[in-house]
Amino acid sequence: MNIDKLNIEQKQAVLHGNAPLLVLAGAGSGKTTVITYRIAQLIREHNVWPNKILAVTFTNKAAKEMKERTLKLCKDAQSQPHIGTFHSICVRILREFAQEVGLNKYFTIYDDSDRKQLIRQCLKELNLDPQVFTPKAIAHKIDQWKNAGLEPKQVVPSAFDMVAQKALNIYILYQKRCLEAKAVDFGDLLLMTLKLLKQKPEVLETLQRRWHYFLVDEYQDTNPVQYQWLRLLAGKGETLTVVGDDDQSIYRWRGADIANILRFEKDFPGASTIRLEQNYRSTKRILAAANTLIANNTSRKGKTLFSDGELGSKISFRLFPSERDEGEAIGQTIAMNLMENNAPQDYAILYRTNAQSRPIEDALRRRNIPYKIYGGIRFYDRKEVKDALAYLKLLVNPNSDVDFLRVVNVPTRGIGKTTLEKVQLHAQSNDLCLLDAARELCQRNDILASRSKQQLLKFVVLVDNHTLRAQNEPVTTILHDILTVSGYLASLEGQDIEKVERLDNLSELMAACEEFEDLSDTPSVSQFLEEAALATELDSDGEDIGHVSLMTLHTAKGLEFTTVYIPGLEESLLPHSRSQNDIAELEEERRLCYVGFTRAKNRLNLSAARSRSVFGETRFSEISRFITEIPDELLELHSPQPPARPPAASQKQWQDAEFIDEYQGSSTPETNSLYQSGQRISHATFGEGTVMTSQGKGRDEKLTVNFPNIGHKIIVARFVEPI
DNA sequence: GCTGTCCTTATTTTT
DNA sequence: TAAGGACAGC
Repeated sequence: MNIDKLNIEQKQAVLHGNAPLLVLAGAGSGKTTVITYRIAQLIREHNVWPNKILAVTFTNKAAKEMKERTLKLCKDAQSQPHIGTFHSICVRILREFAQEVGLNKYFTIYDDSDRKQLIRQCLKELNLDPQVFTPKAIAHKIDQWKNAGLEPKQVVPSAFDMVAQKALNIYILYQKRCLEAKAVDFGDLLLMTLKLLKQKPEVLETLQRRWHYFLVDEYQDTNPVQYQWLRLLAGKGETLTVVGDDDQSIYRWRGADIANILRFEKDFPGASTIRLEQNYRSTKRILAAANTLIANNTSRKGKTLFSDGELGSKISFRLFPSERDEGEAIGQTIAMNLMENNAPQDYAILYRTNAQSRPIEDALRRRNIPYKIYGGIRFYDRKEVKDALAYLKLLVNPNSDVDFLRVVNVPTRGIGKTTLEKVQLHAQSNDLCLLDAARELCQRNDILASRSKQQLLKFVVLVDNHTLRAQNEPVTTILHDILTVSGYLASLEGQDIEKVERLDNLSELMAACEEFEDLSDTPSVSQFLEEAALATELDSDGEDIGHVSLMTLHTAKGLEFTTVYIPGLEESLLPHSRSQNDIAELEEERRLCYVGFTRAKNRLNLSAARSRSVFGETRFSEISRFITEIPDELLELHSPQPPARPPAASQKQWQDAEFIDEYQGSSTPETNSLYQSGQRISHATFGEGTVMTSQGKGRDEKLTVNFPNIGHKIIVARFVEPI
């Protein structure tokens, strides 16, 4: 560990003594280095027992990286620090103290689709119309409450808000059903742990004795529950270090509260703040653009990134007639670059919404450019994988009704609606889980038809047999056997692509299972399920080679690429139309854009499309205000001559006829206009500026001009002078 | 129990 | 537009 390699601020952060510390770590400023060095410093220089240190991250990937890098620095230590995500640490705490909160240590973790299923059942039970109270909206509402730290009994809905009152009723029932099923959702993992710490002083004490030093990564993304959790554990924060970047807070909509980082010094008196502003990733021009962009936000601590590196090339901005042209152009330039022996993995295309990937994908595929889309359906969300896991979950936790319902008739074994209704009724009136209710009914002759009974019994026996074995035998064996004995694998035999694909995915699952067994010290079924429940796509690394990456701006946080494309810089997309009426949300969009800019090492290519089909209809948008916020001299505007803009009334018609004819397949500029984008002009009132677009011809020609410090103006061409 | 059809939904999704 | 899920009818 050579601390001399660090810059002054990094060193300060590493060496900081026992007082609350906020490290404002700009993008690419070596934040993980600081955290890991600080951990190593505590261990090696201050003789802190490694296992007295708790480091918390948001993603498995970050946790993994931190573990690896810490291990490298402290190979000889007798123990290792506790490093994990908020959720995984909470799972561990909850398993340890499960009975204190009405669970047992084998509780199940429900994912989003499990939750929706359960909500659907609750709606049925409460006789509520799922069209009025959509499971999605209810799930979101419940999430919001949980993120805010509110249990059902703490929610006080406004007397006038009928929807919230109904939602609360659902929340109450939902929570009851979760507890009966010995299941928790992601929100519960945090909230129940908090409740545990609040209500059981002896537990809090145990944990406070366990950990003395606390380090938190991505602090700007903490929600109120995580904040309270930290406060309880870390007390006055003498040994608390949080690292984060308020400018990269982009998860407000998931309950993250940027205020946590903004008021850190107030929350923890005596706190120091260290800014890491030296960037080791991007060129000076990219940083300058990012800096000026983010300076437009008001809710921030203030930070300006700088670099010792190259000036770099200008940031390119191109405007295209349609998203198809935009995609083609991106494909074209990447193809050209690849021909010059550049590597595909150096390129990333980052967009605001997943829907934008389509035309880009088409363009890449047409040119045989290898690409990978991140953030599609998670592997563990695939139907067949979820089915397989549901079997396992049922073996570990027979109370999990959602899992029972998921697989009781998969593959079909003749257990129909009527049978299930009887089982559910029996379960409800006798306060049993579905599996137990089914078992009971199978021992009686009065309720079930004999044929159904036979089938149901088969299922119960299948589960029971494997439940016993699951306690002693390897996960892989259990998984393989239950999929075989249940007939699941057999049901996927055949030629059609879908079946083959599903079978492939199950093979992959079994491979993942084996790998888990090889790596884990405690390879139990429940451990495997826990990893599966908390896993995300980005966690699996090693395959990030040989392809262009496509992902949303959100997904890109924390990554870096030599060349970055950000398409769709339009008002309505970035900033998104749903964020335009709220300053806080608009600022979050700007941060999102900032995150995108700062992913780029050498080249940043921005673009926009005049027209885009949204839900099947063509829509037109203006160029994003974020483009106007970038200083002119940093931008290189080389767009094909943009099309003349039609009178609003006939927009649709024009799009269909003239526009298509004139521009399809051709990027040759239309020459009747006097001005082209990129041209410098001067105006009597606004001074000098750069033409962004030109619309109309002759006396009617109108220009969109970007004036430094003034912004975007539409001006009749007759009133400007070229310079 | 399966199939076809209708209907819904479309911002972002660290766990 | 287009894809996926729910549900009705065979």
